[in-house]
Amino acid sequence: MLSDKEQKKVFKEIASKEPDKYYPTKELKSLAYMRKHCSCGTYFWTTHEDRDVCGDPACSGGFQVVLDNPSPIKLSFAGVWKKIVEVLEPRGYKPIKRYPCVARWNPTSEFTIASISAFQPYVITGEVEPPAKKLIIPQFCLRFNDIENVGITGSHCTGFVMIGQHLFVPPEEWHQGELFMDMHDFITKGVGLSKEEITIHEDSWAGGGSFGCSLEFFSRGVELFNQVYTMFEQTPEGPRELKLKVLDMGLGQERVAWFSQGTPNMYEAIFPLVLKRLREKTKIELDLELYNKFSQYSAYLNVDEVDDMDAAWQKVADELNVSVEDLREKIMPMTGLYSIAEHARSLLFAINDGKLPSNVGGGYNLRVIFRRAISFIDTFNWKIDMADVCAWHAEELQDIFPEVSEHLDEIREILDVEREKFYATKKKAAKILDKILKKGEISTETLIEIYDSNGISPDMVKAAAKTFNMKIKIPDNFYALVVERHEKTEQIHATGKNVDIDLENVPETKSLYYYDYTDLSNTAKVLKISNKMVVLDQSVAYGTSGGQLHDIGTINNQPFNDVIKQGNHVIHVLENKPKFKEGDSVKVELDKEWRFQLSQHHTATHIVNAASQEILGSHVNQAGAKKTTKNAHLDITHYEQVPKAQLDKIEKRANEIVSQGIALNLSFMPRTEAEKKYGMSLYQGGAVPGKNIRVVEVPGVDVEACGGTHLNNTSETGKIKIIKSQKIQDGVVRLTFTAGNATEKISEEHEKIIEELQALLNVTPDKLVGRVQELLRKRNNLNKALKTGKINQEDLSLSSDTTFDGEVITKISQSIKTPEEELLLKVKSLFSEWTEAKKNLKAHENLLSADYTEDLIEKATDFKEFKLIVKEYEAIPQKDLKNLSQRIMKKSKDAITVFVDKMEKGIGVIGMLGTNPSKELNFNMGSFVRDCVSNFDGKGGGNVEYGQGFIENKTLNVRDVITYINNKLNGM
RNA sequence: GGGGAUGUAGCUCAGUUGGGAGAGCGCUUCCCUCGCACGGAAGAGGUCAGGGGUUCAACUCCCCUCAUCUCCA
Repeated sequence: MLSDKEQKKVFKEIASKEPDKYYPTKELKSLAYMRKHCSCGTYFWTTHEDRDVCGDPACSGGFQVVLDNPSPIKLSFAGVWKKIVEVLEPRGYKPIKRYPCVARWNPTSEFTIASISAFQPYVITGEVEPPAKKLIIPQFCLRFNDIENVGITGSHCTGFVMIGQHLFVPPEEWHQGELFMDMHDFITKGVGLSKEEITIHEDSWAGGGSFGCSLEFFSRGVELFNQVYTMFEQTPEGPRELKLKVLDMGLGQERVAWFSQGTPNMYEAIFPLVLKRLREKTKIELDLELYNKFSQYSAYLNVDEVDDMDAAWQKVADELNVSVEDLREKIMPMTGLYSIAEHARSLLFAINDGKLPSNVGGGYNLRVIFRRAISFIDTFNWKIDMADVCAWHAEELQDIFPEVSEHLDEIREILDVEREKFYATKKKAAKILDKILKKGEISTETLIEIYDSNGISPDMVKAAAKTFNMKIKIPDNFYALVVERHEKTEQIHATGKNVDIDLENVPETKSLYYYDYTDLSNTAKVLKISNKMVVLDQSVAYGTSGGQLHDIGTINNQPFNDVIKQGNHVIHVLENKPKFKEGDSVKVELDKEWRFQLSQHHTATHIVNAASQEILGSHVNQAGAKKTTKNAHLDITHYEQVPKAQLDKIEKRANEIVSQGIALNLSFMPRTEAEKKYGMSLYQGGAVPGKNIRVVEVPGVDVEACGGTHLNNTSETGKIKIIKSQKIQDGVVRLTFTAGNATEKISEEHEKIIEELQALLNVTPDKLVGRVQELLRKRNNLNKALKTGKINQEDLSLSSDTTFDGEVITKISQSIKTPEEELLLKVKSLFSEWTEAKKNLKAHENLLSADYTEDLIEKATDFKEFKLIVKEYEAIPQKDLKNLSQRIMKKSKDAITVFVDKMEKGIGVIGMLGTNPSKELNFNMGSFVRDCVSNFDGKGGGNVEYGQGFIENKTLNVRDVITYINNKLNGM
């Protein structure tokens, strides 16, 4: 089979050979268009006898929209949509509301990138009925591949409205000529463009296995729209006519508005109100004359097509007869304003439709454009608040998109948080730069690393280096090197489990759990057995999917521990090989408790989701979820860690919903109807395939398309408890919670822990928090006392009476920085460390006293001109002897110590030099100790001043070691 | 979805092939001064994010977890 690209090329040739068969040539000719062949290879249609190049900017030398406006009718941005409705609605096109630009229903794409995206993939494949067979839609789309061009070229946007003209019909209802004429009439009669201004290219299109031909409408070097007639699909036997033919016409609302008004650039045409306010705020004089000239050449500054940006600016400056500096100085503020306005609009739609700025995923694009806008604001020192700009857009769009005004307060809050993050990062970056620049040269390696891990771009390094009077070399292929680095580290990961079972020709399993989760058994016919895997004609068992764990149970009393869903087949995995045969009639029975717990967790997930939206705001959407028997977690989109007080509110609200005892509605309905009735927020759990979708409704609370097992009434959920909240990535918070029995189990476990702690620390539960904190403090104090020798008697007993009212376990877990699962072990080990320290302090009381150290120094023997202390100890922790040595060194700079310690497993040797001997003697304590212990097959080492070693030998006599050491010392 | 970096005193951060936990600012006390600022001296303050492993010895090496930042698709 051919790739899409190859298919497109092949088909373009085929279609060009027989234009009458594939293009609406009859209509074109009747309108007096003539077919021509451009030197670039493309066939095109024009009314000009003498025209010999097609309208592509590359062939005709840039675009010239603003020279003399070709259109006699002035259409505002909103006016374009109104006009197309005016022209096409009477011809049977149904205007429909835009879809969100965050494509929750689409498993293949995060954002809506074209009007047709609204209907991908299920309308195109015929699984889903379109809202109308023949429709027009003003679809806001997001594309982030041209960010750097925004504001510069005058025609690039990250967010734009693609007006779609779409048709989804069987071949007999397909009239290509009509479709062409509808758009031709719109552009000539509606927009007022004369035929002489129009050039139409023949082209083709292929994607996702289908393909067709297309006509592109150009005027003055600008592509106005592209009408794609998708009529064929690729098969192994060759092209075949589609059962459902699809018209995909996408028209840039911005472009048409621009073209119609003839403004110097697109931005002036689409949000004049916002630009007016921005100019009032910034007092930027718009040099329209310069921009007029500039914009004609701005296409030369397209970063995608230009290798040497500086040369491109020079070229433009030459054309305008000004210096590059002048040009930049005047143009850059304007491009800044345009970028700010444009990015604010994209942010408004994206956040409104449920995406948050983040460091991963599509949210990263939002972060990038927000930061780009803020950088412009900072560069020019403007007093502009992005949230204000968003609000102005909402006002300007009120007429056609009133919904974007609905959450302005939330958007402001989100942008505030995002701005603070940006400045924090910037501050940090400045500090890091300062540090490494002070060090001197910066290697390419460092350059890449600080970019990759701190977001410090080479440009920032360059700018900062100026203040140090340094020049930084940045390799030309810098970004390629970054990519290379990523390629090196990326690894291939194993895919999900693949079940080895052939299901060809096995009928699908009918699932029986959809209406009542308390149905726990059914009889069925065995369709297929493969090893321990069994497929039945129908089953109540739920296979792992949609984040919910599978059921367990028995078939004919033979237990199964796993259920896998593959397509619409349900595969039961038995513990042992089944004793029944294919074709047998069997009985399925499920584990009741297991099923109930999962259902409780699943319904609880919907409830917590709804409660979170209520408490935190409408920007909250589900970003993922998982339900097991132990607990469930729900990932929600939110811009910061959820504070404890908010968590409490969510929990409280969730339990309110439970206690209200709301009956759930579980039903199947056509996707189209469900979407119409409940909107796109249905797809909280992600895209769902199929013509009919299951809708789980908690009336008045939550509606989701969901295939999981659910309770009949919220009251069956039992108590919901949020046990943990963590930010798993920027913009996504994971709430972990339990419901029903799982909650009970958690409380029981907590109680058990509390009981044990009570016994250990000998206090009532309300004082546990205080006691544990005291324990940690005193354990630390005692460890220190072992070093310094200064003992505070208070640290030898626990006496805290501080009471705490609240979640004891959570609080303790926080205050000793230990996860709840490890809490008991941790407290126990703290306690035993504290007790151990107490014991050591007592046992070595004399060792720790100042008198003792002084005594040792006094009794030291002379070694060269220093004081040598060789001493034997028994069962003293190495650390304590090291501490003792240190205390001696503090007292006497002339001291040299060698301690030999008889321990359970063997003999330890610890030696230390005071400052004087370490300076004046040619003596390395590390090597000395190593030599000593290795003589007895031990191991050790150290540095000049300190040595430590160990001889693992239970029978060795300490005297032997000491004698050896003394001999060695005497020989020096 | 895939990577990278960071986490050490209240704050900002050092910490060399693993071998006595440091600096600056801040804090306390004292000296100087009529008082303040400055200056001088002394001192307090650390579960080296948490857990596990390797080792005679881990802030340092390995693994896991948590938190923060960041790049790419």
